[in-house]
Amino acid sequence: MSVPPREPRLPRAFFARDALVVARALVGCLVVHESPGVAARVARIVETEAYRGPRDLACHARVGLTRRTRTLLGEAGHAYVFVVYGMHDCFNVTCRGVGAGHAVLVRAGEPVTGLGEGVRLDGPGRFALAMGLTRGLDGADVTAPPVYLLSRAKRPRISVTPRVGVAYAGEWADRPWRFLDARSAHVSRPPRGALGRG
DNA sequence: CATATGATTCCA
DNA sequence: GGAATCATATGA
Repeated sequence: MSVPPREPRLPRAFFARDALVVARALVGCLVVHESPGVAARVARIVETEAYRGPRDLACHARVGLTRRTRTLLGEAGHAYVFVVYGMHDCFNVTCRGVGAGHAVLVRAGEPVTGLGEGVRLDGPGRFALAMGLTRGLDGADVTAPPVYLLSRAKRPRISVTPRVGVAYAGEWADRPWRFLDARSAHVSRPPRGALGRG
């Protein structure tokens, strides 16, 4: 059994920065989800992507303020959880500040505690599912329970590639805004034909 | 109200 | 390579 993590909790100021900065800084950090009746689920982030507001045509904020983007356009440090392809939840954390529309998508992690050894967290859908981060948590403050993040103990080796699954966004799809722990075996396997290397 | 599409995953 | 499957955005 693992020892409970003792790293400090990430404060709102951590998230109140450009998503590009936050996305890189989150690789290696821990996500904690405490829910009643089960052990706290803890995962180490090994892959993120930055989404940078209305001008970023791959970012949901491009459509302006709607019910879906209400959280995305709100205060930094909140969970932005949405459903994609009618079946998968994606867990993001809002960044920068009100109206910015910045967020970091957590695309993969590796199990730390409360998840079991064989559990796969590679891919945004699998990460959200295993961690129990469903749409009911959309808008939740991630600086306090039940969902919060912990600082990383050591700075990981980072690889950078373009974002996955955003080919529709034209030249914005080519921006190198995906960050991976270069030494982790738990990063997602990009769709066939996608650009990028580990 | 009707339609198109997607920050994915699984199967053949 | 292609299906599954539906919330969301957009246009009639």
